[in-house]
Amino acid sequence: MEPTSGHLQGAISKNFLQLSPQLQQAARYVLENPEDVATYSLRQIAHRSGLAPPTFSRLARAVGFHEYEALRDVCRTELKRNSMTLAQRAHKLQEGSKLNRGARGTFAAQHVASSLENISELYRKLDPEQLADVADTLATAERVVLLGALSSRAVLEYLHHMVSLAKPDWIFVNASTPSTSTLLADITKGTVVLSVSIRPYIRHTVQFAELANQYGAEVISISDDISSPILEHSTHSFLVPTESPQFFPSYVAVLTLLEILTGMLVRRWGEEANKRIDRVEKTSHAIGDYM
Amino acid sequence: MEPTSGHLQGAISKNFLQLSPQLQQAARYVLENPEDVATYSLRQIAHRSGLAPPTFSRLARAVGFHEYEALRDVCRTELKRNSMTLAQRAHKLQEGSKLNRGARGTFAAQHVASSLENISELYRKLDPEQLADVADTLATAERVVLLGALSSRAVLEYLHHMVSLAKPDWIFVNASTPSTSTLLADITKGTVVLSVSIRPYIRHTVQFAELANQYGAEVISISDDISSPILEHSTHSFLVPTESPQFFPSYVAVLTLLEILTGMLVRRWGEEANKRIDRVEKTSHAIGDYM
DNA sequence: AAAGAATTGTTACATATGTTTCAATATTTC
DNA sequence: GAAATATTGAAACATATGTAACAATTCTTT
Repeated sequence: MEPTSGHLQGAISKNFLQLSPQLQQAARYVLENPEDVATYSLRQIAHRSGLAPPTFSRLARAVGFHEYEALRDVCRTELKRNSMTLAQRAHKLQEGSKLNRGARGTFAAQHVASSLENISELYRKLDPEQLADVADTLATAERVVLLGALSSRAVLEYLHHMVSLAKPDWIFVNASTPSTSTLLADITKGTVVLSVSIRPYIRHTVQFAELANQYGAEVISISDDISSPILEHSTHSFLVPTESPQFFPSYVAVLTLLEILTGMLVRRWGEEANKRIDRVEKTSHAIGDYM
Repeated sequence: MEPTSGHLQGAISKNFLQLSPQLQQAARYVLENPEDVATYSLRQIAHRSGLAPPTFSRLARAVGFHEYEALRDVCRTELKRNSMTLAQRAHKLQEGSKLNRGARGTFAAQHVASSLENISELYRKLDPEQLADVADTLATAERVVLLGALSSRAVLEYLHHMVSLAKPDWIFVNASTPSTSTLLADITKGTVVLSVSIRPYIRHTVQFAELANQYGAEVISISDDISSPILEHSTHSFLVPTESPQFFPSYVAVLTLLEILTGMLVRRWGEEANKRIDRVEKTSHAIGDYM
């Protein structure tokens, strides 16, 4: 017997054997598809399960609920609870830190908590299809331009360094580089712009994205809010949570996403990339850069 | 108008700025409460959000859906996907080794999982006393040198940028800078070296730390293992987990620690730092760098 | 300042929803 | 084997739901 899933499993399995055949079938369906029960109407559930609508009304009563809506509510909360498991850990940590000894350690704990939450939420909202699309696009692009300023520039340099182990010909653009206009001239349909734009939004970054988009380049942007001005010039976009107890936004989730992208790119490039990485590593060792 | 990609944020964020105020509010609510949208009826959503029912009908159309139900369907599938992947994650933790070639999205899930683990472990092993000591040291140092190469250099540049908002006179050292020897000559007892050295360990970084240490500077290092060669030349050190399913170590925990340090420094510098940050922000706004 | 357009809330309405009623069927009991 | 009872699905019902139509309002444009 499974101890989990609180009210649902308990309420139903307790009376299960006393239920009539049809009600048992309905009960099975509810237990096996709580997400559907939570999100679809009774009649649609009836349709999907091949049972008559009143059966579910009767089931709810039979297992002790006042009405079907009450049973549905249990499914709702269960669904929410499950999808919150990761974030919960973060919340617990934050609450725990408040009870801890005074001010010492609280600071770190809060930041750690919000970092965990940011990464969890990044993952929750991440669309695997879109991610795969973007990785494909980047992997096969004939030219990639990295676009970002200030802090964003630093994390893009991080990405650039790692990717350049596998693919040496990526281009990096500092937002305030004087050669920007030169670079823009070369931007065509084969170009892909990967940009990071986190509040405060830098005008130059957005303008570059706008122009690149007009010139037919694909613009993939990583930003922190739906109101970010770069989104309307983007062909793909990721919204990454940057919540932080400090005065500045936290980039940990951004970095996580970039690391994921890097991994996907290397996998897409396959053996050739791996060989190059090996060669770089061995050369560095031979030269004595590494210890 | 583009064909709705099936993804929530993609569909909404692209048109967000074109939406009217009320529709923006509705869009925010949908993005922030997709579980509720999936499980409750339109009218109840309207009630909870304090908006008029037709607003959500209109929102759906405005972002490219044929009807509200289509938008709701996207929320449903997103919700299902989340509870699914969490179950997968749980299974993976149990099975452990047979994770190759899983479903789509597994790649991101693994990296996210290891990132969460890394940050949690960073926090578990973090000694608040030592952290406070280091923050004190850095905050009162008459000169700070940032030391790191390759990827480590990039994350230090990130730190450098943020700290320089508050304190403009921090020095940044690229490990392969030709002026290294000049810099070394200036290193005295008042100097503090903050270094990041993650596998593969760069010889130059370690050598610089060794010399700096001999010259009487404090050396604070962030590294990933007790076998790291930089540790024996360090006065303080943090060991940060960098586990990752990719071919490279993950820097998310390193970044988290640096962000924590930044926050502590700014707090220690107090009002003066805050004022400078304000001034920088306002100037940038006035110049028109920001949007 | 006036006219026009866009936005927003209210009302109205056709449809979908959850439940009750009731007849038909299956099951039990004597 | 028949009467009594329980179970089941179809139809009926009152209510809730999503959206169109309209009116009131705000925002632009001239």
